[in-house]
Amino acid sequence: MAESWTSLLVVRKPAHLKRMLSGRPAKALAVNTGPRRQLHLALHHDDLRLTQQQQQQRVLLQHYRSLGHMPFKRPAPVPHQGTESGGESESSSRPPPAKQQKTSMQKALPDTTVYIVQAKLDVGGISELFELAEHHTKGACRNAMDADVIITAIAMRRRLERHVPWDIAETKAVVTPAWLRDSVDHGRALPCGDYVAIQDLLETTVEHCPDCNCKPCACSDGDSEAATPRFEAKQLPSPLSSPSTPVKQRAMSTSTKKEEKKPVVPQPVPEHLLPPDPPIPTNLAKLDYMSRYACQRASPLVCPNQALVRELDIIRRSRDLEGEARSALSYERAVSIIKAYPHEIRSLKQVEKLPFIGVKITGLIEEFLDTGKITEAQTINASERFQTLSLFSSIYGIGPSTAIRLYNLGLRSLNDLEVYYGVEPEDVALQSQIVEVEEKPRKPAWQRGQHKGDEGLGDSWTRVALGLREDLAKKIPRAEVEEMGRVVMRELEELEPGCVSTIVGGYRRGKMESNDVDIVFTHPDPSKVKGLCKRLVRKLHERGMVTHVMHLSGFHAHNALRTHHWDSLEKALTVFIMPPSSPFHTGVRRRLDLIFAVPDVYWTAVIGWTGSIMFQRDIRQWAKDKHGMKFDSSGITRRYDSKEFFPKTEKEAFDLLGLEWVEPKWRNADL
DNA sequence: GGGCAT
DNA sequence: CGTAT
DNA sequence: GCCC
Repeated sequence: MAESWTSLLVVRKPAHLKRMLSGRPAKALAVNTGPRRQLHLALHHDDLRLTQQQQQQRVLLQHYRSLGHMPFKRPAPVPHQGTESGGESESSSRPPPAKQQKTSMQKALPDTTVYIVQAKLDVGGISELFELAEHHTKGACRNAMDADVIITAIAMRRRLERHVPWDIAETKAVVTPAWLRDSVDHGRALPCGDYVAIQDLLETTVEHCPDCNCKPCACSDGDSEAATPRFEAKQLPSPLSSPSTPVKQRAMSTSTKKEEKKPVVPQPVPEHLLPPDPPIPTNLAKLDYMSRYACQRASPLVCPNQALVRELDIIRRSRDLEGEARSALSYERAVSIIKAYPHEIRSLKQVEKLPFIGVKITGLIEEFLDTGKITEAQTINASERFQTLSLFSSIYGIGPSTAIRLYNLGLRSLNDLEVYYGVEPEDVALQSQIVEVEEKPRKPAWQRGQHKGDEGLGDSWTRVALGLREDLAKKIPRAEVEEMGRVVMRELEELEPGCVSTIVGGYRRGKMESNDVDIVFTHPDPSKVKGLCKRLVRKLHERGMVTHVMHLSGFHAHNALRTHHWDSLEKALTVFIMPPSSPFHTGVRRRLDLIFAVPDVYWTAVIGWTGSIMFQRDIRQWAKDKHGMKFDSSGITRRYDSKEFFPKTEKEAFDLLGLEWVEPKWRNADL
């Protein structure tokens, strides 16, 4: 069963697609990299993040001003204050707050049984509540029906109904966690009306409250804390966990829910798997915008020469689509070095000394300085060929090579593609529901690809991708990215409590909108990781949240030559849809990438998946050039003796490579 | 003319 | 070749 | 396309 599930769900990319058209792989379509797939009309929403970005730029600019550009002038250390703009991106689950039991002689609620809805609570909150329940009530029960009081952080009816049937909820007092805390503090049950979790349940909550039966409303008992959940207030440094992690920013708290075993006392997550508590600031004075390595430069999300880099990026994309990967790389490097240049470029002299700006690109910049545009870029951008190739390769699974072949066949529009790939009108109508992507019955390998006749038409992979294109082209707001993280984390917590995660990708670098969501997971216990990716994907699929699995990897497909930690990464590339119970439900499907790493390689995975692409390339280049190391998201290896390194934190990985620490928000080395 | 991340 | 950063 |  489980296995057939996989083959049912996973859309395999048919190898025969590539032979579909003119079988010959034109010249050197060298190794192409990253997803150059951008819709030609993709909007840039940079304006939306101007304030944030401008702020970053100002800091950078100030810094470089203070350097005075004079090689000998030592900079006055820039008061690098937190350029933190609001939403920090770390999303690890926080450790459970150090628990402590109130030394109470007597239970505050000796006759009350509570049911704790774990959803929307983080592990810390959950363990705290279970502690309180254990020590101050009759106990926590595993079934809402058996409880007198239901405790939940959920505020919405629809959401609660996912965990407690409404008709049961109506026979209980349904209150916020603060009720339990405050009741414990006061040594008795407080009026539930003041703590009702869901407004619709106010009456029944009051009615079933185990308080002293004094009518609720007016008697506020003069406790002002009611509304404010105060986790820290109840914590003392735990003897167990290291110097108390003050749970001040419990970032993206991972709501949890699990089979309610009674003493839910999750193991504290080791400190080093969590983001550093005060975050480590970037020492901009040690970075150098002239460096040949993007990992030594500070690259903001939006730079002072954004208009110029956008022009250059058009040419870059064109080179990529045309199969000129090396040329494209040069433009990418040019864009990258300009991204880190902290001034508005007003004269050619400023760029002449920058690396990666050679004869050709200098000429283009000159034109841009003179006229405010680059004719070649404009011409490319206006050309039907470029627009069509861009459109085609915006479809998942269609890269430059396929796009060109389709173009050469005379196809020009999405409709052409749909006709070509045999998308039926009714398929399009099906889009909003969960589409089981059944793999087209495949002939055995020896029968496949013998003749070209059976390919092309009706390729299931591309058909599906075509159907998804519209949704996947939409950007994802930060808030929704975070919600996706919470939702996924909640499911994972049920599956395997105690996991840690970081939302990586552009989100972590501070982008206001993302094209997809990438999450890296680990578990303090390495033995818990194996197979987790598949299990989570299966669960999300059963719950209707994952509608497609584009790729699912276990791991052993590595080099036969000695290996160690190579089965240390599991990865799923999926399509996700927000469950209807979420306030963020829009019905728009999103690309979601899940990466599971054993703890040893968690931080290298986080670094790798945080990007940006150019930043990663240059870290790898740097590791090779300067240290003879191979760096990738599943580990760091010394080349001459294959010794492996397992940095315990993200910063340690930088240290290991002799690199200055660069915060994610300064890693935007790509456009 | 080789190298360009893995 | 296409995907991920 | 740029660097060594």
